[in-house]
Amino acid sequence: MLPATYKPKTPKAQATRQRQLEAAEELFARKGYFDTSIVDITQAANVALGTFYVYFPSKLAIFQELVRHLNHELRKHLSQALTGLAGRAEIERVGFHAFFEFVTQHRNLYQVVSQAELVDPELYRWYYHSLADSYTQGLRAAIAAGEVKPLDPEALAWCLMGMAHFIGMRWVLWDGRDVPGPQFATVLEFIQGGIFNVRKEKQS
Amino acid sequence: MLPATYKPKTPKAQATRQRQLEAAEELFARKGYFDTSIVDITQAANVALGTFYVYFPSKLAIFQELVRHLNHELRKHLSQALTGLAGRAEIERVGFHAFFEFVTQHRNLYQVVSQAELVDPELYRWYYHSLADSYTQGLRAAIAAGEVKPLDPEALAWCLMGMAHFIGMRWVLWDGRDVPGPQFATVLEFIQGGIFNVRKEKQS
DNA sequence: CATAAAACTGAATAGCGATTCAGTATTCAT
DNA sequence: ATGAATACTGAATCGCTATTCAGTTTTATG
Repeated sequence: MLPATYKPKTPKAQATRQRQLEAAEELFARKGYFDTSIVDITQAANVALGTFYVYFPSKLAIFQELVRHLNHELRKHLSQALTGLAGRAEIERVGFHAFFEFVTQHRNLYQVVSQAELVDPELYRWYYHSLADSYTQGLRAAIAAGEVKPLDPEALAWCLMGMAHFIGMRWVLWDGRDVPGPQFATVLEFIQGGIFNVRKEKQS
Repeated sequence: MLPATYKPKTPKAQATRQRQLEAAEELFARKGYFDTSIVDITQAANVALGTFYVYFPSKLAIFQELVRHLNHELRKHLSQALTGLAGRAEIERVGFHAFFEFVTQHRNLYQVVSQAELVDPELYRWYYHSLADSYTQGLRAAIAAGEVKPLDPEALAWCLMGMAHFIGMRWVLWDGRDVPGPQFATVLEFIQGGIFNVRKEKQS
């Protein structure tokens, strides 16, 4: 196994570990991975330098844990938002909304993930491939059901992830607000016309 | 003005400067900005350490020059590919093709740009905003002409850039090949249905 | 050639920062 | 209490690297 990050055996230790994760998340987001030192992290977490290595084998390890954690949280958030939904159109609409909501609520973590492209490229690829795989499966089923046009589901998944990422980056991360109504509506219209088969009219 | 990068006064000096730019491009792409030292760059360019500072005021400066250069080259490549084209649909089709072609031919440079997100966030934003502005203008005109649905042109521009980036990343950068035919066709179909107004049938 | 401008050199500076480790403090079970 | 387990400490190590600078070499010109 990897020199796995250690498992605290006490609530107190658990809290100490958690404080360092939170400090790292905030610092990595604000100053970037390479401009954040272990000392920065331990000071922000109110522990001594050496304590860091009680819980994490390396600077890279705490970074990786944050990325894996975000991946897990995002999947959870999305699957919770989507349970019980029927049509693929509804899934896309609610899914995009849930995604932007998630980015808004986890701005810091989301900024940490983007840094993986440079900090740990393999982890970055894993992050997106893992999301793309789920997405592709859902789309493939929707194509089989005749809801979605018979296009390549994997390419569609990456298109949709790219849209979501860029829109979230532009408005949520950079402008620091929710995706404004007109822009969000535009995204949905784009998707609606772009991937779905034409069905019974419902125009107003 | 910025401590602008110096202007060589001799063909020989020009070549020395160029060699360092090329070495930096290759090293940044392969090992990343932070794992590449000035010594690495000068050795790869066959010059002494001190020579670096004859031409560039800092490590960040050579990085920024590469990013600005790529931005310029990409715009040139696209505008050349698009001159003379009439319909917006054709522009998108040819534009996406030209973009993927460009990424294929400038893999290294393109990977350098992504690193700007962490190395120089402001430059990263400038890079995409500058592209988005042009894109938005073109779409706005196409909307005014009734070619494109009356959606928010800026949101459309960022959606399209996101798609292009993610498809290029997934197939060209990561798989190291051209975007395969079916995936490329899927992207075009997505765009076709998603942003264009319906016109005369032409189904096979 | 002579000599000044332009290129180039690489040792020295200066400082940072990830990781280690030998030890101290705290907690808990008995 | 007390000894063992757990948690915590921070000075010291070790290596690395951006940048400077006092000079040497090359080139261009007349």
